[in-house]
Amino acid sequence: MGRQPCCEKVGLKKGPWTAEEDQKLVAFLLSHGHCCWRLVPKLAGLLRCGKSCRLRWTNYLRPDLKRGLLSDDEEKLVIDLHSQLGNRWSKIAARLPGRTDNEIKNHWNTHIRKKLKKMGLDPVTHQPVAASRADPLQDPQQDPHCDGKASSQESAGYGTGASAEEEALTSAEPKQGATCSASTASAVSPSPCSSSSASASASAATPGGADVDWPDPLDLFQVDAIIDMDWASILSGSGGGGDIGVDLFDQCSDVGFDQEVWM
DNA sequence: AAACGAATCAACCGCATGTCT
DNA sequence: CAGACATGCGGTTGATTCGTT
Repeated sequence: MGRQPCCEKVGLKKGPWTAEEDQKLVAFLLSHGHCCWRLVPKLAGLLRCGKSCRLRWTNYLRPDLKRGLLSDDEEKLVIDLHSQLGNRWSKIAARLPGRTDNEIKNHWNTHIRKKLKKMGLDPVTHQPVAASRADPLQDPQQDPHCDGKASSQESAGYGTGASAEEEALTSAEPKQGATCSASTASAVSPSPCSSSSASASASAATPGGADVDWPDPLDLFQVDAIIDMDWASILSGSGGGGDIGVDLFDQCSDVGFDQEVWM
């Protein structure tokens, strides 16, 4: 038997998120947190798969995200971490508070790689190109379409050597970025520094430029407590979620949802 | 002003990993 | 231990924006 798809793709919306969808997702996650992503779109009233919701939240809507270009310090840190960890973007992102793996990956591919090349360094090995590559014309990274294969092979190479190093790194340094990692508990932990910028950029980047009525930033600080308490009430239908909890618990029973998990 | 190519970045896809039964 | 499932991760794609001619 094959693996089940992450969601039923029939009738699900794809492509760029609208302001309305963003608003629904943010409003839902801020008031309820998330239990399992597969249920989030149903509970939030979105025609998206859970995966898509998670991605949108972690990469774009999370209130603790910084926006804008990486600072010089951040960029240096990324380069340094990349030299140690390879293409483990999530590990790198965990060290940069408010940055996402996707953002760092994009920044690496568009900016840093070029910079390193200009400096005569191989962006993969971080060694001078002459030393690491005999024939620059054969450089597979000149062709973006070959790049993926090259980098995945190379990152596999990193993978063999990086784990011990990575563990040392992880244990040695204070996890400043841990609050921004993708762990369940931290996913909705806001920081005061960036909620407004997240709101601004989210609405700015919304297709059509429509403004969104974002929640008061002060509300963001209540989310952790909400996560602890509100899923039980929403799913039992007795709490702030109102009817939605009852309806959706019924709906979700057919996907193996166990109410007791959230009680 | 229009056309074109390059650059950027949000979003998707498929696989890997972790957890539970 | 094996299978099922949910989530996370990294690579890639494609739409949009920007810069140049």
